[in-house]
Amino acid sequence: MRDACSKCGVTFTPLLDIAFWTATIFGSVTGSGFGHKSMALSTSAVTIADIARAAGVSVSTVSRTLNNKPDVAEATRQRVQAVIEELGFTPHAQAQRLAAGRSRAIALLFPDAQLSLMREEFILGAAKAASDASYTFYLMTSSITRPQLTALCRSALTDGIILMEIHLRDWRVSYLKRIGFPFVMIGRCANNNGISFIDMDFEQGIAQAVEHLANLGHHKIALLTFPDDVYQRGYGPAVRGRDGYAQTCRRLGLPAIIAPASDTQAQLAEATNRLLDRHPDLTAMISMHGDTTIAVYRALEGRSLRIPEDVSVIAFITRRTAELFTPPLAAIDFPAYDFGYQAGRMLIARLQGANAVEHILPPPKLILRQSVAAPRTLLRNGLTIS
Amino acid sequence: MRDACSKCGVTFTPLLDIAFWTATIFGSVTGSGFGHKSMALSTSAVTIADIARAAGVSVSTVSRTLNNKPDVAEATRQRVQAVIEELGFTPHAQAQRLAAGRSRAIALLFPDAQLSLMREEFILGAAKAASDASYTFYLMTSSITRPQLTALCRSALTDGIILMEIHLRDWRVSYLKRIGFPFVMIGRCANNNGISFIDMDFEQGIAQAVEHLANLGHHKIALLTFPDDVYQRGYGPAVRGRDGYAQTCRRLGLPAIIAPASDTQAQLAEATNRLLDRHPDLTAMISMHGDTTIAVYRALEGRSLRIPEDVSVIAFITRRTAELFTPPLAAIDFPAYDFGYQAGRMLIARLQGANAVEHILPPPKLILRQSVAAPRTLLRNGLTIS
DNA sequence: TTGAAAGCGTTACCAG
DNA sequence: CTGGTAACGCTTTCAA
Repeated sequence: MRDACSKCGVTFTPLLDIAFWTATIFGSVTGSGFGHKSMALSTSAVTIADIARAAGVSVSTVSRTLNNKPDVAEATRQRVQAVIEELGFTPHAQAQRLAAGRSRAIALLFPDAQLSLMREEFILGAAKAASDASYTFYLMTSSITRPQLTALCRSALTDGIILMEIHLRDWRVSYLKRIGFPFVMIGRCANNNGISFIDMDFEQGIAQAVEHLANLGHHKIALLTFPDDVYQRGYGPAVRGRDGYAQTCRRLGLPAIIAPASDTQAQLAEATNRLLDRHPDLTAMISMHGDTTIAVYRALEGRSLRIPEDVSVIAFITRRTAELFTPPLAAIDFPAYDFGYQAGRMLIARLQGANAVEHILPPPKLILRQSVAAPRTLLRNGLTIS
Repeated sequence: MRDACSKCGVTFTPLLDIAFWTATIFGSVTGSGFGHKSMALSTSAVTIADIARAAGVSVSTVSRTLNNKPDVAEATRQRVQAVIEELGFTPHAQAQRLAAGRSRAIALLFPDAQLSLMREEFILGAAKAASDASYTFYLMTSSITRPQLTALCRSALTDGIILMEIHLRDWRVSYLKRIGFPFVMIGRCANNNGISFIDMDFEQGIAQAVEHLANLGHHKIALLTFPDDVYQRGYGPAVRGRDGYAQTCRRLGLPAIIAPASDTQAQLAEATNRLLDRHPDLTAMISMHGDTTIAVYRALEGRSLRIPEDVSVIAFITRRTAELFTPPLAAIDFPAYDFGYQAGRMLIARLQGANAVEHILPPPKLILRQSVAAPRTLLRNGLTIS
């Protein structure tokens, strides 16, 4: 056993009362030893040297065959292939990567922070893009520090990086750009020269939502957005969402009512209540939060306000999540899976030599569901509300 | 540019109408060349040889320092450390892994199939376990074939594997066991000798749910479960859920009413309707499905049946999802994140030399929420229902 | 079209 | 405690 094994004394914080659950059965494991080194060796027994020997050719030739190089005689290729099949050879990716200087892997830096919207779907989308291109996919969840990012780039574990939770001025972006390490963003900076990204068009999305509500006759439309410090720090969605909202309100001659709150149910409920205390005549709310928007529903329920009869609600959210709400939540559709997929696709294209910079800013799509209606005052003219 | 780059002609199926979104800006990229090889080289400029030279020691000594080996003089260690800092050295993980014969990485095999419950949270949990132990985390999403699994094991990309969607007899399990490749399961087989797992106790969970409902006075309690072919194929949750249900019903003298349906809203809605056509006197339903259980809500709504007054509903679902339902969905809590975390933790413990086999089967916890009540007939005696 | 040999950047063994 | 050196398994010149 190596020294590193015994010494990296990682301690695991037990979640819940798992200690009680565990029925641990002591005993020996499957036949072959589980020592690290021995494991690695036993697993990857047959190498290209073995193939070469068995096929009566050199390792170079085997390597060429493996990589479909043109300069190998058809007869030779077939013989080598046959031996490969027969011996069940499969390449040692680690060695390939070291020798080739490429990893055929991409990494998604997925921040812990509570900022994000619809986070998980990004992962699956990006992973799918990787697997579609026969790339391996790394997921790194811990929020990354400057030295860690440096280490990641030099580690050669990945050929490129997908960045999320982008700020208008983002140190990660500056750094990667400076050292010339390939990356793409889900989100975008203030200046995106030479960097590919896919981002939600929050300004446009909010504009659509506000306009739609205004057309229905709503006059007091509030925005539930991120806390002030997040805005100050230049978090893209926070800045673009709030600014877009303010601008649209100005354009339409509506009051801008902004309620900052962090992305937890407790905070959102409190913000909602405060909002209604101050603005009892509020008839619509737009939430930049994701599934936590359920807290808005509950807060309204708690005040015996009905959706959409008394208050209309719109959020930025995925279809799958929006449909779990009752009434189903009208939304600026957030196609997180597709965003992840596109980001992965762009990055890999770049790694494969494409030199076009892609800026993808899909036109936001407002999906109307039953959480939106004309305000009550108008309805009263035509309809009877209990 | 390598041949592989130009030849692996991957085609990307465009999602949605992204072609229209794209505002592609052609032009050159950041300063440094984006060619693969040159990239790798420029990124990882300084090696331990450079450190050795600058510090006036051998590479072995640098390596020892790096790995915190005991056999290096304190003075030397400090000098080497200083040089490392100064030159900003960071190890080339690829090379480390090849030389060490270990990857310090784990992989989660995440099936595409639609069988799964609460899938995404598993990923984040497992990824967290990896990052807590300074392991890298691979996510592989494509459903894996036999040769692909072989390739993965031999690739040396990962030291161990987390398997999901386990069947009672699972070829992946047999294979990995046979070749002695380290792995753990989220789920379990019929025979789990020598294999660590964490699994939901579906029998117990269902038993709890049925008993609770029976105690409330429900007599006709249906189970919405997986399709027959999934059951036949021996998918763990399908088999254990259905069998556990049947057994509990027998024990309590209740009729077993089983409605198979695949995990889509359409199928579930149809199954619910069929169920109610045949059993108009049904007063409770237990769903083995996850967020798609919303279709049950909608189907009941469509028949003007109220939850929980007319029909009680219980599902296997995560807290976060259950709370989005209205009324909030009572559930056998599915702590998917914790399951992922525990699986990762167990696997890494094993890789680090622990030789205890862990079988974790947490006692299921029924979390009551407003989707459950006594059946109407009983309520009538005491309460007035509109 | 093929083979020999020099890496790729580390680790780990073996002398000293 | 330290240095030399052989791996690790593969890719990639360079000659033949």
